Amino acid sequence: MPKVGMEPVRRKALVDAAMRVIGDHGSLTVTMSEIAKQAGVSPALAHHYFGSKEQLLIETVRVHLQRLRDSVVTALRAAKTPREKLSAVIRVSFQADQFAPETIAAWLAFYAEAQSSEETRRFLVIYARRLHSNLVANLKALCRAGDAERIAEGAAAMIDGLYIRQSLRSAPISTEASIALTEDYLTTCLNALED
Amino acid sequence: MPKVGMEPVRRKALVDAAMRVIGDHGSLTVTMSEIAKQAGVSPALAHHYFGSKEQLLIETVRVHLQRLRDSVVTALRAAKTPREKLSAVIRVSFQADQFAPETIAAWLAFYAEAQSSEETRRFLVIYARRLHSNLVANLKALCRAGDAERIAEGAAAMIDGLYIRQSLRSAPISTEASIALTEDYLTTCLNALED
DNA sequence: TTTTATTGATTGATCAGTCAATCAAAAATA
DNA sequence: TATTTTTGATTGACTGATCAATCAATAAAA
Repeated sequence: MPKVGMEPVRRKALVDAAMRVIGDHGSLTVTMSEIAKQAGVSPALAHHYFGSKEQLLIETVRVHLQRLRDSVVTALRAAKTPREKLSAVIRVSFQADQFAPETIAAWLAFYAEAQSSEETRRFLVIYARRLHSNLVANLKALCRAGDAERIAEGAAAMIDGLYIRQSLRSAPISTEASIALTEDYLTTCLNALED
Repeated sequence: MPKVGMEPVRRKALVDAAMRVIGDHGSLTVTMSEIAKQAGVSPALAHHYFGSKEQLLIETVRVHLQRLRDSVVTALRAAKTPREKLSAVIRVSFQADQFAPETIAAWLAFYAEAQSSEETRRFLVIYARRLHSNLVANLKALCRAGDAERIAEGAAAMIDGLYIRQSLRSAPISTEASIALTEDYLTTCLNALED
């Protein structure tokens, strides 16, 4: 079996497996055995490639955020006007794979982990800043800087809040309803400023 | 040392200790030893009174939510008009002890735990429902039922979102700013309906 | 004496991490 | 081409640490 060049394949498989296990489990207290089993390799191999469980989990967060970032970049490129770009950011935040229960569970676990892992915290701060600055940049084309900051804070909080409420799976809100609610917030705020 | 009637004293001490340890630690992966030590008793005693770690943690969530509930009830009683009651609900959500970093860390840990503990999930669902219905009930006095539902969803999401963003401790938002942002959301939404 | 409070010592399970050994492809050499 | 050597991939078995949970023993009140 042993072919050369397995490293990237295994690393990806293990990171994907970690995401799945974390999502199912709904927590970062997962074992290397579970992850390795899910990836179809031995626990020892996971250690061989990642050195430690912590490193594997950190890499998992990193990859996850990278993918989200890519989606955002793509969506922003497709949108023309500032208003369209705002909608694009919102839409990506709630797109199917992001809003799936397992993904939400994983996000929540990452946020909790950030309390004790400085590196995880750093990644999430970067995500939060990026979301914020994407919103502010486009809002500034539509209103004054001060208002843009305030509205962006509100919109970002609403997006994150819709996530966390979704995680409880009580009275789940549909993707469309979540998008509508956030869009509505933006529209209402912007309209209010024009009067 | 052994006096009679220590049970309620110890239970309270252990639950308080659990809150503190969870808050410091920023996660529910705390040991019975840590909690017991913080409460100044032996780990064995914690087991004696709670039977298991899980039960102690569940009781901790319960007590925590109970306290929040009490604050809300008190604040609601003091407020007269529906609009004042809405402000009261918002104010309590962000009041000093609720918005302290350790408290937020604990909340986050509870949300994460809810993914795997049915009982924890149930408690948090009750909290979410209560927040929602408090908002809806008072909004209905100010606008139509459909709008009340929608605005309540948005406000609740914004409150939770401000919490989770606070947990990252990057660009922390002050209590006053958080209250202002949520108040502003309500006011803007209600004004928009009147036009 | 009986009951309640309390603990130290212990057990059993779980896991992260290590290590020596194996296997097969690739590279070097004859 | 055939043979040997090297190297990457992989694992089973093991270790050490941690921790929840148990229990028998002790001490003080009732």
